[in-house]
Amino acid sequence: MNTIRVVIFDDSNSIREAISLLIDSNEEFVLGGSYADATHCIEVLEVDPPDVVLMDIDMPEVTGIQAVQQIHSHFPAIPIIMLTVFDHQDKVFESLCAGAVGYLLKNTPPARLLEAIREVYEGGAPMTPSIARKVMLHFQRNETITASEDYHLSPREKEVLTHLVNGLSYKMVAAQMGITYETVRTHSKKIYDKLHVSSMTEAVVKTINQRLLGFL
Amino acid sequence: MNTIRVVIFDDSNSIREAISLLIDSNEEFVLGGSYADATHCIEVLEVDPPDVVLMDIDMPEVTGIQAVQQIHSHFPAIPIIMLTVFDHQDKVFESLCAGAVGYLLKNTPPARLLEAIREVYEGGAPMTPSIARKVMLHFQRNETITASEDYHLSPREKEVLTHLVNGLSYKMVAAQMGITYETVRTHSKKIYDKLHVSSMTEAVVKTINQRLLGFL
DNA sequence: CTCACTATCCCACGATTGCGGGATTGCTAA
DNA sequence: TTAGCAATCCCGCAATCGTGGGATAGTGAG
Repeated sequence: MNTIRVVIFDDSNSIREAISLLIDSNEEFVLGGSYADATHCIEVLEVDPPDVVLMDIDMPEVTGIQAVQQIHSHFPAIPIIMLTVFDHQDKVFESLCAGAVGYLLKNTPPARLLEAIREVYEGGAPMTPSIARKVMLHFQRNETITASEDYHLSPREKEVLTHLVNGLSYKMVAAQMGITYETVRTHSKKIYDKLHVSSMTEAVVKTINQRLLGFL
Repeated sequence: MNTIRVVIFDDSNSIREAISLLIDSNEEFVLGGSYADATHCIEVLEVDPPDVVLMDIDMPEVTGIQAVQQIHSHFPAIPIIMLTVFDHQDKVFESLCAGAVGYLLKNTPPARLLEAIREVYEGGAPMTPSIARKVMLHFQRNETITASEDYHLSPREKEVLTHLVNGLSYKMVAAQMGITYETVRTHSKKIYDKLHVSSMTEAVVKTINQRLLGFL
């Protein structure tokens, strides 16, 4: 089994030391460096890229999220685990969007932390259960709306709407569908009627936001 | 500690029996029922709502995903764990959007399955590592687009665009912002220029899809 | 002090869209 | 069979939108 090189960014000395000790105490892991701030994270990682990065989310100078963005864009292959004391919703998603693959609270037991490092190294995405649930809910957010509201568009109307959502004009839709301009107008009228809107833009926005056409 | 009532939907007799045994063998859990198809899942659950539902994703008649939708809309409080042999990307996200909070492969070891049931019951979202990574990547893939393309809209232009995305017409935007109709037109012209589009609809679609305004 | 940029306003022309009709065909369920 | 619905086509009118001009004023960098 390969040893896993780990680099830490955290402004708390005690936490840095604790994790350093934890990592050095286990043959499976090697500490590739530990830093109190992420200002030169790119230069640091360039010298000797680690297998996994542990990143504190709250740091002075360069925040953990900014650091993640930089690291992820320079070294997309290096997985990053965020560490935090709070599981504030916004920070979670900012981090994930920035490129982090794991998100752990700092009260995570040491054994679980090591397990998490192993997990990202092997292509997983460790999260505390509460974080995982937040992520899941993110997918469901509009589902109730979508399910409850049914505008029962006809198949043909959905087809027209799809083209409109793709930014086509009536003319272009007509050409695309092999029907007349007038027919497209008629379909559109009914679509606007059914969606309770009065412009193409409103229809498109509603369609996308409520995922009326299933894709995305 | 409360016992956790579990209901199973799975068309495979052997799996149903295996899980039934597993659940009954542990005092912490109680089997609330096991069914080979989900055709009457709502009626079944209405009689005596369980704490957790295990749902096979591939079933005849009513698919697991359809069942999840029904259950989730009737009993939003009951957490559902999907079980599957394959971790095909599409099915994962369909399930999550439909309302499942956990997603496990069927080769999950029994101990982990029980742990997962406990986890959803306590507000977590258990997933196999490979699934978790897929979910994470979903958040990241759009970020690169957003970061790479910068149309450097002026603050005022962004403001106008925001209103357009909300479905307002030029007139309404003018009223809303306390400026002239003509000014809105001018701003729009520049916006379309910068976004390389030639209609309000295209601009709105591009704005939403590439998350140019940060929200959502 | 220019130069560039932003924000504001104005006009005119043509294209597109929204809305109000009306009409024919074909299919299906009552 | 009759009624309803989806899909197709047509017309006209008013409103809105897209485009190409032009104009003024403030701000900040050089």
